[in-house]
Parts: sequence; C-alpha cells; structure tokens
Amino acid sequence: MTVTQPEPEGRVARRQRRNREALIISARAIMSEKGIDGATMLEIAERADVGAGTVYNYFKSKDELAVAVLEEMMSSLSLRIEQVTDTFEDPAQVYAFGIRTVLETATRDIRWRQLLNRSEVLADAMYRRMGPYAIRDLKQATAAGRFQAEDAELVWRLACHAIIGVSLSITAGEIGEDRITDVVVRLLCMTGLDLAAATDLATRPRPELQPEAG
Amino acid sequence: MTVTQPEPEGRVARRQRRNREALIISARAIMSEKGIDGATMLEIAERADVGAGTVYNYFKSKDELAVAVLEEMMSSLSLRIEQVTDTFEDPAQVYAFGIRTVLETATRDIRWRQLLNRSEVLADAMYRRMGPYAIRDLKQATAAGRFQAEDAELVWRLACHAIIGVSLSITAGEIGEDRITDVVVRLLCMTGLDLAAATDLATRPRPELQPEAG
DNA sequence: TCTAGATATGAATGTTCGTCAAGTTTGAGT
DNA sequence: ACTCAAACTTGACGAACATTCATATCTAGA
Repeated sequence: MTVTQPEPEGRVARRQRRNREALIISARAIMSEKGIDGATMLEIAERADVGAGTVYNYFKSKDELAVAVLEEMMSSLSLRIEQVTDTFEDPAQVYAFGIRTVLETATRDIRWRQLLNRSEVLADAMYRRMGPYAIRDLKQATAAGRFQAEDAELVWRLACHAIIGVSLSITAGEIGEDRITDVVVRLLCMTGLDLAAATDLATRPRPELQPEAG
Repeated sequence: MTVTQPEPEGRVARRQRRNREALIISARAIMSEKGIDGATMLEIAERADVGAGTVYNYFKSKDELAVAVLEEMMSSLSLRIEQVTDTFEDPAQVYAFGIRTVLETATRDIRWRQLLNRSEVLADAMYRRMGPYAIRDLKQATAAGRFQAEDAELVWRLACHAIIGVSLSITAGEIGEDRITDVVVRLLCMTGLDLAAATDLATRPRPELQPEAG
C-alpha cells in the first residue's frame, strides 16, 4: 500500500455523488412546491439533468426518493438546532427548544407544508434523524432528575407522531398557530413533568435559530 | 298535511341508500385486504354491484371514499366502547379505556392494519368521530379534579395523532406490542396526571369489549 | 301512458410509474 | 495507444389506474 492520497475518487464516484445530490435537491424543490404526489418523476429527472430512467438507479421508487428528501431536511434542521443549543445548561431545555423548533418550522416554512401529508413517512424520518439528539437530551434530563423518562425512545416516538400530526392540523387551520406553546406544554407532560413545570419550561425566553445555509 | 307515515321512502331514495352502504362495505373489505392504494375503484364498484362510474355519483374521489370508510369504522368502534364504559364511575377511566381500546384494535385487528398508512386521514377521522365521546370524558374528568385538561380539544387531537402514529410503529414492528401500556401511560400524562397516577390508571383491570356485530 | 329529469353505465381518456433493450462511458490490463 | 468488459445512462414503452362523458335506463308525477 503506497497510496497516500485519502481517496482518489474517480469520475464514476464523482458523477454518482453529483447525480444523487442533484436528484435530492431537485426533488426537494419540486415536492416542496407541488407536494409529493404532484411531483412527477420526469420533472424531477429533468431538473436534475438526468434521464428519466436514471432516477431508478439511485432510488428504487418515488417513495424512497421522498424519504431521502425528508431525511435530508431533518438532518439539516437538527444541525441548526445543535448550533444554538450547545450552550444550554439544562438538557430539558434543549429538548423543549428542539420540539418547539420543529413544530414551528413545519408549520411556518412553506417548503415543509406540502410534505405534511404523508405524515407517517415524515414522522419516521424525524424519529431516525433527530432521534440521536432528542433521545440523548431526554436521557440526560432524566439522569439530572428533571424528567421521568427512562423509556426515552418511546416518548420520542410518541412526540414525533404528535408533532407531525399537529403540524398538519395547524396547516389545515384546525388549530391556531397561537396554540403552539400549549402543544409544547402537553408534549413536555409526556416526559413526566407536571403541568406547572412543563408550562414554565415551555414559556422561557428562547434564542433565534440561524437562517438556513444555501 | 294528512301524511301520517314517518317517511314513505321512494325507490330512488332506497336505491341510493343501498348503493352508498354497499359501496362503503365493499370499499372497507377491499381496502382492509389490500390497503387504500391497492384497492382499485373498479373492483370496489364490482363488488358493490354497480358500474364503475356510479361510484363517482356518491363520492367525489377515491380519497373521499376512503374517508367515509374510516369514519364508519371509527363510529362503529365508538359505540362498542360506549356499551362497555357506560357503567364506569370515573370519567378518567373511561378515557383511559377508550384510548387503550383504539390502540389495541388498530394494532391487532387485521382489517385496520392495512389502513394505517394514510395516518393523517385516519387521525382526522378519529378526531371527529370519537371526539364527542373523548372530549366529554376529558372535560368531566377535569371538572371532577381528576385531570388538568381544560383544553380538552387540543389534548384529544394530540392523542389522536400519537395513537394512530404509534399503531403504525407497532404494526411495523418498531415497537413491541407489550409496550401498549407504556404508551397509554404517556398519553395519560398529557392530561396533567403525574407519572404515578397515570401508571395506576393504565394498569387497572379492564372489561372485555363486545365483539363486532355483523 | 307519456315525458322530463335524475341516475347508472362502462368504454374511452389521459396521466404516471417503473422497465428494458440499446447505446455510452470508464478505467484496468496489454 | 488500444481493447474490452463492467457499469452507467437513456428515453421510449407497457401496464395500471382514476376519472370523465356520451348514452342508456329508470322514476315519479301528470
């Protein structure tokens, strides 16, 4: 082994990376505008500058492509939340900030709205991509005596389904946006906090999120 | 007005009632077996013994038909729960029994499983068709000092999304069926109960539900 | 019985997903 | 520099399906 280069990445690998990224970016843009059902595979392929059949070399189905888009969105938002909360002392507060931010983003960001139908896919993507952070916070807060949530995974899964579902209800106008704090309070109750403590945590002053890069 | 008959229901009205009911029954059977996407409008029409176009005289779209099916299922289950709980003294216990029963039915009844994708539609049907009972229980329990849930509608909506979503996770094997009690506990926490009280309520002995008629 | 309006019918339409045979690119070995 | 097999791309195509619409049928009242 005399190779000292980290990885010479040949043209194939480079093209593959480009195509995959271009497809996700294209799909995200079109799905955000027209919804998952409204986006056609042909239009996605055209905007990504590849043939219609090529999409299927990267994603087995339209659904798999949609999942990739949603996961990319979740990962990206997780990182932005981390940037802001890494100075927080109280893990309970990190958790509270996180769930509120997702709720607000899902209901306010136009690009998220169209993706809210298919909530089961979105909730699942959220469980997996944001779970590492959220479950960590839940466990730390439990260890610190702030929460009573030994079964952090279960609480987090319930929260995911509730958050995505309620976002849909808010977008549909069935719940007012002014109720977001009440929703956060109830979700915090699931961690074992009593109503007063949950209300206190949900109404603390919060920092601003950094705007999304790109 | 000399008419004393309650309503003479002519042949048109009778046929329309028959067709609508036959379509919902047919759609429910086929969608339960093959899922909403897997069921074709033609097959639904054939089993209901009407022409393919006739379906559209009763339901604007496949989606609207699916909603009708889900609502019928929810209403039916609500009534069966009422039959069993009308002797309960504690409204908190009625609520606890209700959410557990939906959770168990959704995960154990084969006919519900296939309908769990499209969870947003199902959660919405649940909010509307079971809401009258659940919200009544939440308010009564709050008035009795058992719960702290003045905003019963909001708590109920969160519960609907969480229940349907978690049912999906259980069906997918991501959560064990043995965790149902834990889920119920956390959902009860949202009503303002502390963890100990919620655990107590969720683990009380429960009566059996009557088997479904028909 | 006759007729106008309501309802049912199912073949035709238009759209979309996913497949496939044919063509193109790549890079290792000579 | 050349060859070749493997890997990748392409876009036309088939199959499936929701929905529409022109036509046929039925109903209730005159």
